Amino acid sequence: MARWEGGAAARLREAAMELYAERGFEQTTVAEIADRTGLTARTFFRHFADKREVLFAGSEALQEGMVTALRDAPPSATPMGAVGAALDASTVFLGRDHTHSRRRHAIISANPELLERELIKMATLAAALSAGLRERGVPEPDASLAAQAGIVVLQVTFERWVTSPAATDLRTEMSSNLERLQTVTTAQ
Amino acid sequence: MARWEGGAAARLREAAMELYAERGFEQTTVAEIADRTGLTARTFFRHFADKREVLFAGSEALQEGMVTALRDAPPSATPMGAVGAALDASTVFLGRDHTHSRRRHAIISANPELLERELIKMATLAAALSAGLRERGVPEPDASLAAQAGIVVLQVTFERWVTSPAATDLRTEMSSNLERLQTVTTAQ
DNA sequence: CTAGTCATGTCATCGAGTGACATCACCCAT
DNA sequence: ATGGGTGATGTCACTCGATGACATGACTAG
Repeated sequence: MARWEGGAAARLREAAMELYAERGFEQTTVAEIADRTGLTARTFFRHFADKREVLFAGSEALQEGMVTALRDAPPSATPMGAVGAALDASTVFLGRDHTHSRRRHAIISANPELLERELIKMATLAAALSAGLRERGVPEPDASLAAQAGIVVLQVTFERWVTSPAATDLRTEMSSNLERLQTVTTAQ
Repeated sequence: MARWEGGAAARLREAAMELYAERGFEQTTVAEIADRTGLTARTFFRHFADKREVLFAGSEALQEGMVTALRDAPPSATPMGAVGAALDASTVFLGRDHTHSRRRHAIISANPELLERELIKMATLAAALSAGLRERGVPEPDASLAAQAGIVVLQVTFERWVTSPAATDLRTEMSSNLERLQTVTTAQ
């Protein structure tokens, strides 16, 4: 089965990343991706819902990690405190491989379709955090506002981290921007 | 030319809204939309970039209105103050027709593809506001944070307004939620 | 050894989206 | 009025993403 170690999904993912980077997302057909792995286009769609999804592998793990951190935050923590814990947890998933993140970001930001997919992943994440906050007793609209504010910090921080040539410490950037959001929104 | 008053784009838009509402977005083909207006599928794509875009007509006007309001805010205004002005301006565009907004929201929220498109419209809007803030001399990452925080308020407020059966006053809800974001983020 | 299961291949098909070219109405300058 | 743009639409052909139905071949459990 594991004739070429790694599994069909992993091989397809790598082939797709290469081709998307080489000639762009739109200019790459699913058949080409499949060919490069010796598989069929039909098989590609058995492993990935669509051509875009191949770039969004770790998103479930990220979400689970963040929701767990949010849930495990001390009951005394404020809504934003709990969200801060989730953001801190996110850095473990996002901050691993700076160069890989840069490659991936280059591909995604070059294509509106992929940006759309990225945004809906973030929206799903925000919804999960919001649900987690409501479980902690936070009422609406506060839960949604806090959760989405957290995602904003995540996005802005990650964007800046990934576009900076050197790999700074994502974790400190994250908490720094969380504080920054507070001062920005407070200054009326 | 205006044989059936309204213009081809408007007629196509109406037909699409009807069909999307009747049988759902995915279950509607572009050919069906075109048939209902007596036009061709090819013509549909001459008026709309794709099947989704037909639901996002006023987005340029909304963006322009908000950016103008942001730009016209007094120079003494804080970043969030200017964003608040933009949010206030947005209610004029968004708060017009509650029942139409409800119909549109029902269609969009029932389909992930349409949600993706909605999200990228919001992201574009956030980018425009951020650019407007930078023109006002606001540095990064504050500009992005303030702009995106404003979009969060817009989304949460509009979502709640459009899912509430009665048409409350969007403008007061908007400013109320803007204050609420401040208290939520401040409480550490 | 056999039955069942899982991954993949093969085939057929639909629908979105696009390029190329034809047509028709309308408007304007001569 | 007439002939030549110009713009909107139709027609045709095609690519590609995505999915359903069915076949096959390998590997596993009994």
